[in-house]
Amino acid sequence: MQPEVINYEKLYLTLNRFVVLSSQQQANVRELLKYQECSENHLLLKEGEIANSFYFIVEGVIRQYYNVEDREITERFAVEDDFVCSLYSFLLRKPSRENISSISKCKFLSLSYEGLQYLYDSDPVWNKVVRLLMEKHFIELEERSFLLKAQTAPERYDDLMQRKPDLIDRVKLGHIASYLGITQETLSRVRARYRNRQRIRKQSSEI
Amino acid sequence: MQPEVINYEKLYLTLNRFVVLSSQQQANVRELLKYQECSENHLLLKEGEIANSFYFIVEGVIRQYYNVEDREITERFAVEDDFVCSLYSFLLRKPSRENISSISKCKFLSLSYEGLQYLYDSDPVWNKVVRLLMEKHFIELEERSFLLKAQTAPERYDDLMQRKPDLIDRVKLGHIASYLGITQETLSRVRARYRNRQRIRKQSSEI
DNA sequence: TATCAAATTTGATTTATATCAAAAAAAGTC
DNA sequence: GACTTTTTTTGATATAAATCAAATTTGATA
Repeated sequence: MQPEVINYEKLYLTLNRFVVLSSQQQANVRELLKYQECSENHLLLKEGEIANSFYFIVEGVIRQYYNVEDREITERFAVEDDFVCSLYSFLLRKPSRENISSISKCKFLSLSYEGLQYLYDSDPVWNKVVRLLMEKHFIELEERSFLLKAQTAPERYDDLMQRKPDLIDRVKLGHIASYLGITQETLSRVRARYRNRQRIRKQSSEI
Repeated sequence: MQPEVINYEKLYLTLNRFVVLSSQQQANVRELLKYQECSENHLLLKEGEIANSFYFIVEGVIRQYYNVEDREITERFAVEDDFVCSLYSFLLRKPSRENISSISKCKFLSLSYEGLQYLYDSDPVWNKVVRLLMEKHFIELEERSFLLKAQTAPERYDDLMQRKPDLIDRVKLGHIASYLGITQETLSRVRARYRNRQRIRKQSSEI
């Protein structure tokens, strides 16, 4: 089987939304990137390990989660065009407390810690790129942790359905429940009520 | 009354923990900083406004909070040497959904949005400084939102007591409760149990 | 398509926390 | 130091969600 031609365009398009990169700068990252694939349920990072890769997802769904006592807490889902990394571990060079795992077959590009440091040293533009990336990341996290405090379980489910309706089909229920901060059983009940509301709404609009 | 001599040293010390700045670079920020004071219960930013200042706290305690329905959700407390900003509003140039208010008499230095853009344009070091600042900020937020999901109310209180024991004396109970994601009544009860445990521990160690 | 395993839903019960209301304590103020 | 206001605590009850357990449904595989 021929090795697939690696498609860097998705990454460049994503990075260009932050900073317009010259072709030389694009070539500089490309040198440092490693293309990887994995199947479903592959652990990219296990708690206790020090994260050494910053990933860009070309294809697939990834989950970041913590093990707490006997349950899992899903911190984030990431899909195509998202960046994934255990930042705590990667930045502080300490053992990770979270796991990163593939939910589907995945293709991604990875940049090592050393690779990133090399970029920082070689061209100040990378500080800007990562600054902007971090800012976006921060705002997303803030948004999420706000919703978790401000909303009830059904509201959080509604909100997720509005914003990422496709996630429900790509991720199993237990993971979504732990992402929303509730148990699977509760989410299942919330969903049942949600479906009823949808049905009633549909019926009354058909009269 | 003579204007107080403005003490920039606290800021420089804090920034130097990220990047060592030349005296020229230090002078460059100083030019752009505005020294401000305010009394207790002063609103530095009101929801609906666009945040135009990035603050460094020289003295005092600041609270960032959301109004949700009829209650308040405290997002963060900031004290001396911390930076404060409604990043969502400041970065996206959109109306803020959070409020920033002083809990005590405060002294701070503020940098305007335009001032920061000027710094970015004048010297790439500022991209690095803010990148590192954002990274630290992100990790703190992640930590906090993890604890909120992983722990029960008493555990969260214990944890806060461990990490910021002085906060309890500087901030009123209702604010801490909303920071921990519980009601004031629940926190009061949690505290009562906590005090009992401490007392019992003390007694048995005295035998 | 029959069989098995995994995922989801439903049911009964328990538990932690919210809510509402009032009392007690602490902090200002005249 | 008495009086008022604010903050915290305590009590009784209600409620949302967790837990434990079982029943369905869905999906994969032979």
